[in-house]
Amino acid sequence: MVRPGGRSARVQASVHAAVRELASEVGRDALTVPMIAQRAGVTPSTIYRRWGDLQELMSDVAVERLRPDTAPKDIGDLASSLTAWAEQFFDEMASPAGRAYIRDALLGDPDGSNAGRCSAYAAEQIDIILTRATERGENTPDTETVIDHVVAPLMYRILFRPDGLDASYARRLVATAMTLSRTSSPPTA
Amino acid sequence: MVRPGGRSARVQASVHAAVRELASEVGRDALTVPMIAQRAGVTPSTIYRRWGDLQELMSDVAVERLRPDTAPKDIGDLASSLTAWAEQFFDEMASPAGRAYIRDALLGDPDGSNAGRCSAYAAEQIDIILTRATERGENTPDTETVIDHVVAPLMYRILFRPDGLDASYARRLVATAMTLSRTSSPPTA
DNA sequence: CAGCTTAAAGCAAATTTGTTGCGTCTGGAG
DNA sequence: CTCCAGACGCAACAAATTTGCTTTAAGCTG
Repeated sequence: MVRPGGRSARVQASVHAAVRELASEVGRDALTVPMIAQRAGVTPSTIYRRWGDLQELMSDVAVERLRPDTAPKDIGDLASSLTAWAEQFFDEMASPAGRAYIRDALLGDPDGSNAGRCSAYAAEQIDIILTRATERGENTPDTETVIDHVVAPLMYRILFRPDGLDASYARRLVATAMTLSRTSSPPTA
Repeated sequence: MVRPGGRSARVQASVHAAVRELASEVGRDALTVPMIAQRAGVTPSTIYRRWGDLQELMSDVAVERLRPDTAPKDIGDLASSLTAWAEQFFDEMASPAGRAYIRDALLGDPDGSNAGRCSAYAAEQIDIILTRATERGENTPDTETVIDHVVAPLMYRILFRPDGLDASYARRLVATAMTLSRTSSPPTA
């Protein structure tokens, strides 16, 4: 268990900061554990003991940066709100930086908990949008349906086929998902 | 450029074989470059120079193992064929071994070409199934539609939310995708 | 088919990274 | 206030990675 306060927390913050600084200075691929340790004012063995290796540390940092900082904007209707959110999600995730974070988050993640957290972030944002629409009396698809038919295709193509993507693709996915509002049978989870 | 035959080819084959053998003997996570080099009868520097690092080598091997070895079975109609294929795809990919291969394929892949190859394998299989159905006069969805609404959700959940998945989820995705046969607007690619 | 060219492999030294045992420090509980 | 446990620092050690140079052999070319 990581202690919540005091020195442990300071070390954690300073290591994370060192990663962010160095990543922007020398590039993500040039990072090494000893380099990060020195910048953070910490010995390498501290990092190895606490995070295991560079990948797990990067995964930890990546999840932090993928956390949404604000609730999605409330535009009028569901179709507009979801489209706007999907476009923004696409822009963030499909950028070189976003792709690197996604890869890092998936990479150093032995038990899948970091990846699960990323997915939960998206689910929360979608939930907010759908709840607002439901309160307005709109007919809405299930959160899981939006994940399956909007988020998943975006992530799949970002990860497996990064070429020829643009925001119009995100819009099309939302339009298709909207047609599934009534007929869909949501998955198990 | 990698020379197509002779010694280069022998080294490549022997290194790949060494990876497969050792992975089943000591476990994937215990592999190291020097260990693989010794088993393959090669010096470590050969592997470093040719593949860069362990991740890229593992990615290379993983793509080999993710390549389908046979054309999908031809059952009667489109719905059955696609469902059968999706179930098999799900079983292979969601297994611990399959998940490990997917991760490896994505991880050591600086330019995304290995991931693209994996995606192309699935697209080929789907194409075969859809072409057969079209020749039978059936109304079929687009290949890209099947990728977006069947393959992508499966991969997304395997990567980001591995819990609570089963084959019935794959069946449900196929059923939903079939309803998109006429109305879908396929994505750019 | 003999000679030439050059990519790729071998070898070994040097460097860098990762591991581990042990003593010290510091939150936080009692 | 005192004690305990977990986390950190330090340093020696072990392992992996990089690199300059040499050697081998694939595939042309004449």
